[in-house]
Amino acid sequence: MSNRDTNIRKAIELFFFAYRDFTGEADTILDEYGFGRAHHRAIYFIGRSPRIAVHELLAILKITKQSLGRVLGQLITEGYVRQEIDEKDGRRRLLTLTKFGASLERLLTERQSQRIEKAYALSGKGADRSFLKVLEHMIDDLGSIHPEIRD
Amino acid sequence: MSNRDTNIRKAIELFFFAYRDFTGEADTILDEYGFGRAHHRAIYFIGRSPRIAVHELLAILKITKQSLGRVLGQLITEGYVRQEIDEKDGRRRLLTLTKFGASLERLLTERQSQRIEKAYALSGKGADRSFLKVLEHMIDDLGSIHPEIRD
DNA sequence: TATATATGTCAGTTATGTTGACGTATATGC
DNA sequence: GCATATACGTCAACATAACTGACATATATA
Repeated sequence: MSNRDTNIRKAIELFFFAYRDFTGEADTILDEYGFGRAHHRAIYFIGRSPRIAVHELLAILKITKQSLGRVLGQLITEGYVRQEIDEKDGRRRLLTLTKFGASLERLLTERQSQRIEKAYALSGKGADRSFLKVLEHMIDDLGSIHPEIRD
Repeated sequence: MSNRDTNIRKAIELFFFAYRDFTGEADTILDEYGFGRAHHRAIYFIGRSPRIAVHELLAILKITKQSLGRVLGQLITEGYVRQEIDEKDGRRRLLTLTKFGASLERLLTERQSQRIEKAYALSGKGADRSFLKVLEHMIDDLGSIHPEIRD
């Protein structure tokens, strides 16, 4: 196998293992709450953009409303997410984390943040910027992602 | 929100979107074969390590033998993977890709390789090394991963 | 010979996604 | 104001890929 192949294979594999460990830690915590990764995604993006509309969340997650409906229903019923009607557009339901939701979100995000910061610290100067750049260029349509992420 | 938080959140999100797009392209191809991401993982790691034993594959994938059994069964029945008994240890079944399996593996890996190389090319000098370094430091137990990956 | 290891299989469950159909409320364009 | 589009919700059926638990068999090793 060529050197190029070996090197790219290393990237493919590290990407797989890193993503697994990155999500695995959160998965363990979520388990104690009876939630899964789908709940995490919802909590995360609602936390990032309070008063986000359901259709906006669907566009980010790229899943069907039926799939989201199930997890959102649980999160609302169990008091982690609050829903309100948009005053400007009565069709929209705006989603916000409750106190409990925000607390869980912080717990999960804090762990993942620490993992990233640890990796940055061990990877030398400028590695953080390079890491983000490579990830950005691996994404098909960066423009379609919520504004805040586009620098 | 602090600058640190915003920056780390960007990493969390880009990691999520990049991984989704990275796997999504392969998922589409696999669909045409009636396979899923689980089949891809098996094909990939068998392709990387021909004559790998089932228990070694299980250790890499960290799934149960029942889960692997299903996808492996399909791959063998449909002629993508070949199984042989280890001469040195008759309990072991060694797994190798057939001609068809190797062809599918190349198709999938080639797409992912191109995505990574494109991202490298757009990310400036040294970004590739930094990218790998950060990923490595995000992994819990790098040592447990198959030897070849440890440089 | 006893025990550990490697593999396979059967059965039932869970999480997360899908499609398709249908209903309702609200907004918008002509 | 009426037709159409958008936003949301819900019911039902289904698919994939993971899980646990139980049990069986063959082979290796102490």
